[in-house]
Amino acid sequence: MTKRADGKEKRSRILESACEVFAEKGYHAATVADICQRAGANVAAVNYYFTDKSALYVEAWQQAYKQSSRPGSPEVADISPEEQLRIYIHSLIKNFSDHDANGQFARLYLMELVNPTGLIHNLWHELIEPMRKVLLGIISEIMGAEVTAETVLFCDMSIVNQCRTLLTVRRSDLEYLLAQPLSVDLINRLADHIITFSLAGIKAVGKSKN
Amino acid sequence: MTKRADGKEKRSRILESACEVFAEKGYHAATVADICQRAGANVAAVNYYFTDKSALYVEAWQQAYKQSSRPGSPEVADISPEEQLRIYIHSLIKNFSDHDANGQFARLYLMELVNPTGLIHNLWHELIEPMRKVLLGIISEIMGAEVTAETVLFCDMSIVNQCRTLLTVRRSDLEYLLAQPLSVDLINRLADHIITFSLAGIKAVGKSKN
DNA sequence: AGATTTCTTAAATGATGATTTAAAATATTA
DNA sequence: TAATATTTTAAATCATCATTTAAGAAATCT
Repeated sequence: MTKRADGKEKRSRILESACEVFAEKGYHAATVADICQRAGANVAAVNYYFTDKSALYVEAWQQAYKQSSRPGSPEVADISPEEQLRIYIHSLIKNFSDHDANGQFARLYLMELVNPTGLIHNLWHELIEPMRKVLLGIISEIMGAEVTAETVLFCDMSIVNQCRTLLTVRRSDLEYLLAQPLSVDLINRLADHIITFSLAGIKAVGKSKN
Repeated sequence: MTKRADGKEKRSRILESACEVFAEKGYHAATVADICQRAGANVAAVNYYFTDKSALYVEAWQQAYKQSSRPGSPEVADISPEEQLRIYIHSLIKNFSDHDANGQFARLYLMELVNPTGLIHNLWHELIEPMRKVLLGIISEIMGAEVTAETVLFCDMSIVNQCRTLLTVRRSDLEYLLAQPLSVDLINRLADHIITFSLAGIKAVGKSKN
């Protein structure tokens, strides 16, 4: 006997709100009831479709990852590494400021970083490491070969953590600090700021290491 | 009848481990049982001394704040703002890498930022705002008067978030990434990196805005 | 339609963790 | 030391959630 047509709809609605709630509150503070409520589903559905809160969490991770548009290695060809960095930072900032699909994975990642559940140990290397490689490559190119892995890594951390501002600080707090609504324009200005700041930073660090 | 001499000892032991546990796991994931266990106290002691988990949390915040050595406004006098920034970043990094007293407040702050409990709304402005003012002042001085409040704020965010690397990433993960133990020396190199990176960043942003 | 399987639900059960209670232990003062 | 106040404890209670159950509703297939 085959599956029902409507079948997986509720399942995916649950998965969707799981992404939302876990991203917002982290694993512990999120409740199954909350997730199901948002999905318009009965709590038992979590067990039916996913067996567990923890299994749901893992699936939510994978789901959020799949849906996130990661800054891919920009087609090398004739683009200068500086330009690549610009593109990379812009896409990072765009992702991080997004509250759906894209932003969710980044938030899940941050929450796991800050208070690890230990549930996604396997995924970690598989998903995160390749993402890092891209930025590391770009930085290396900008700095030239003379420079140590440590220095490149420091620059990577400098850049990524600047961008994480948007994940760390609540929208309302950010708006309060900046005394203005979080418009697309503001986001773009922030991205440009980080680009200018970081390019100069990289150059300076590169120079001081030779 | 007066208080007992041994009285407040257990109380302060509980407060101490509350700082530890809350800093490590955040409000939700932390359990009263865990806190009391570490303090060698009975769970009921929390109620006796603090009435509540939530009240304990608030006190832990205040305690951690008091114990943290905040980067004070370096005595102005003849120190250049650049030098002030160096000192500031060093002390920030030192605090953030510390796992006792100092680091605890910074971690509590981060955890609250990332997933607010709403329990310390009052303290927020009172404690956090003054801290920010110092760095904002230094940056303003470096950039000169020509520059907008937004630009100064962006720089502030760039710097603080770079330093937050140490709060965000678990020690073991950091050691894995850097392929070396987290020595005092490494911390210092990181601080120096952030200083060089940020000074150049500030200058570049300042120039591009004139 | 009738048989079969998939979904959905309300309510029950269990587990974990916070909070309370009431009695026991320990210190202080006179 | 006796009287009194403070602190500590084990066990009970309560609340919140996660998880299971068992029965009903809705599709699908023959």
